Amino acid sequence: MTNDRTMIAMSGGVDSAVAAYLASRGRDAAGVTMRLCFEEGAHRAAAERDITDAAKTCLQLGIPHFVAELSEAFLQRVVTPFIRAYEAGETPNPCIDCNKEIKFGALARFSKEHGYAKLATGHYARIERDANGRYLLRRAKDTAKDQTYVLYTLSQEMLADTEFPLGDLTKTDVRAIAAAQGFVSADKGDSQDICFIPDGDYAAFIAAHSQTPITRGAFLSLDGQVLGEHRGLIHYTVGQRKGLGIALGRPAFVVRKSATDNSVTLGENADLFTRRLTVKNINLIPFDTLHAPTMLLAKARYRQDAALARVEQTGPDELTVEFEEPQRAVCAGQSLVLYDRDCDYVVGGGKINA
RNA sequence: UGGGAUGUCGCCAAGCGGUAAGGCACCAGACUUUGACUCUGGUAUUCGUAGGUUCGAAUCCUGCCAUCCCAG
Repeated sequence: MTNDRTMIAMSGGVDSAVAAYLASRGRDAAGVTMRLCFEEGAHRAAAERDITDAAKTCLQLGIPHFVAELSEAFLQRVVTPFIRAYEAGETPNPCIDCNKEIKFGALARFSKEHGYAKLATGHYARIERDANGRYLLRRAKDTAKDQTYVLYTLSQEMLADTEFPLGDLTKTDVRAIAAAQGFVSADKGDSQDICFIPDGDYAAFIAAHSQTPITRGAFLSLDGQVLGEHRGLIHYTVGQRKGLGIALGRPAFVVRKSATDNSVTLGENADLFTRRLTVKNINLIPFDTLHAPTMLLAKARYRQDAALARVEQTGPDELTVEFEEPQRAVCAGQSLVLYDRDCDYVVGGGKINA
């Protein structure tokens, strides 16, 4: 049943257009764009425009274009958990869930159902196989654009049927190809912010979709003094400084959030450092189990240099990580991603526990 | 009502006769397929108020207003 037919996930942006161009050359390929509109509004118009852009590019490439209606799945597997996590006082990363559940889950299944065994995307990352046939996830050649952090959840089965045509290209290369091919998306800016919250106001989005009302609460000092009133837990994340609206004479940072008493504890930058943490929902890539404590490089957030840490598997679905140097503002809900000592291959990762 | 103290940007706060520091907050950019952090830039023609002295005052003098504290 293995075949070489490939479906390319196209967002309507420049990266996936180039990925489609590269992956479709000399092969039986098709483009596919997900429709993730779970509600009406300005969002829908922009989404339809992106679908149209992707369709135009496919027309230009001479390949069919599909639209995968995944709105319901997206709402259930990504958006709702995102809201729930915030309500629980965590800081989720919806892109991680989306990749696992939607792009490499529901969309990959859509692709197979239509007879395309493989799914290609415009991610900056590389897939390789080791001597045992195990699939490995390797950082992109363009390390500045590397996206392996948001791909650590991919299973062996997912990696086996995935291609990343941009893995060996730089963003500059990609833009040059797009311009040379005259893709409609050639001069589109890089995507940013949460895709389902176009205006970037995630707090307003949560407030509008939450089952429970967003209530004001107390800003506390580390020793329990009430410093002021906060606008609701969802507006803050650990490490945050801006938008607190409170003047203490020196920079104040969110040190802790508690859904239990709806409080936000403030402190100084120095109060934000953590050395040890545990993660759940783990996925390991070069092997199924980490048999012995190992020194690896770890990132507790997307935009952060990987830091040396001792990693030990302390349960079927738990890793305990102890950094050599304490890390700033580690927050529950974000993902910890592990890399080998050369920071070249992804070893795995998991979600940070509270 | 006596006595004392203080009134400078949203908050804190320099200044003490020579033409408004700084910090926090806030705003705008940069960075960024999460939330943050970070970086860069911006923000008081005006110093409670009304007069006076002076070439010149937020800085000196006077009245008034406001707030706080101690008495009652």
